[in-house]
Amino acid sequence: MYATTFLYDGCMEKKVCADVVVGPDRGRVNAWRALITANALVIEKIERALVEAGLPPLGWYDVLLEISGVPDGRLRMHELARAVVLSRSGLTRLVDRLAGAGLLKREPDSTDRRGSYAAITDEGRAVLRRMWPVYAAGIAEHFGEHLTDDEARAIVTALGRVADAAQSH
Amino acid sequence: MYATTFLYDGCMEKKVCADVVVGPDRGRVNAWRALITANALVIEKIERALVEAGLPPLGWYDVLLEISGVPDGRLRMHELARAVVLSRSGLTRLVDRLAGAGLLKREPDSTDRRGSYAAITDEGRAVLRRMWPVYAAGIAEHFGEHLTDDEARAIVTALGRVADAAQSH
DNA sequence: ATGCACTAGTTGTTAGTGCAACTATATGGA
DNA sequence: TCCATATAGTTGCACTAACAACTAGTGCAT
Repeated sequence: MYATTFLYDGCMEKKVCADVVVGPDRGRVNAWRALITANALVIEKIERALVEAGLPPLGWYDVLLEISGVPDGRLRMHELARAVVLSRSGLTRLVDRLAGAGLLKREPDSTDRRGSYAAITDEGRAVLRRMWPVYAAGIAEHFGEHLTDDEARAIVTALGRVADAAQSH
Repeated sequence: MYATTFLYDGCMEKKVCADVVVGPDRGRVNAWRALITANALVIEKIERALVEAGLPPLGWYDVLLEISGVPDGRLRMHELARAVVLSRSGLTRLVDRLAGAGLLKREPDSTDRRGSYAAITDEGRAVLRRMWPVYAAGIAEHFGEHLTDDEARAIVTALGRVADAAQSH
C-alpha cells in the first residue's frame, strides 16, 4: 500500500540536485505530503474499526455502494470497473469473493453473452447499512473533527479539480 | 488497494437509515471523498510514470528518502518502521528487496545484538536522485498545477492537523 | 455469409502484505 | 545472579493485487 511517501525535500533544500530545474514549489509539495500522510493514517484507522466491528474492508464497501446506487441494483463488470479503482482481474476476483459471501449474485446478460452482471442481494444491502455507521464515525473522529468549515470547502473544490483532471486525460 | 471508496451518501439523503444519529456532516464527507479519490488517482499516475522511467515504486522511495535524511545514512529497523507506514514484517522484506537490489546494506548493531541497521549505499542515493525528478514532475502535473496558493496552504494546515491527531493517539 | 478487429471477462503466475508465531537478546527486580 | 517480561526482528502462512495470456462473443466491412 502506498503509505506516506515523504518527498525528497532535501533535494531542493540542500541543493544536492541543482539540476532539477522544474518542480512543484515548496507549498505544493507540502500539500501533497500532507495529503498522502493523512490519507494513509485515516484509512488505517477506519479499516481497523471495521475489523473490530466484524465487518468487511473498505474495498467491499466500494463495490456494494456503487451497485446499490443504480436503480435495478446491478451493474456490468466493466461499469463497476470504471467506478472502482482496481484492475479488471482484481475486480473479477473481488466480485467472486462478495458473491461467495452472499452479498452479490452474478447474473448473465441476456443481450450480450460475453458479459455478466453483479447484482446486490438483500444481505449485501444489509451489510452496506451496517458498514456506514462505522465508516461515518471513523471519518468524523479521525478526519472531519479536525477541519474547519472553510477548510472542508477548500478541500472539496481543490481536490475535485485534481480528480477531474486525472480522470479526463 | 484502497481505491476510491465513495461514501454511502444515499444513507442520509434517502433516509434509508434514519437510525444514524451521529455522523460527519455533508461537507466533511465530501472532503473525505475528494481526498481519497484524488490520492488514488494521482498516485496511480505517478507509479505509472516511475515504471515507464524504469524506476522503482514509491515504497522504495519512502525508505531510501528516510534513510538518506539521517546524518550517518543508516537507521534501525524500528526507527524506519515508524516513518514508513508498513507492518514490521512488511518492512523486513521491503528492506530485503532494497538490499537485494544493492540500494541498501544491512549492518549489525554492535551495541544491541538483536537489532540491525539498514544503511543506504551510494547506488541507493543515486536511485533516489533519479527518482525525485519523476516524482516531482508527477506531483506538479497531476496535483500542484490544479491548486491555488491559498488552497495549498489550507491543505497543509488542515491535513497536518488530521495527521497529528491520528499519530498521537 | 465470412473474416477480422474489438470488447468482455477469466485464469495463470508472480509479487507484495499483514497477522501470528517464533528466535534471540536485553533489562529490571527479587 | 537469575528469572520474568519486554523488545527487535524474521519467518510461515493465507490472502490480495497486478500483468499478461487466454477464451468467448460481438459487429462491421466486404
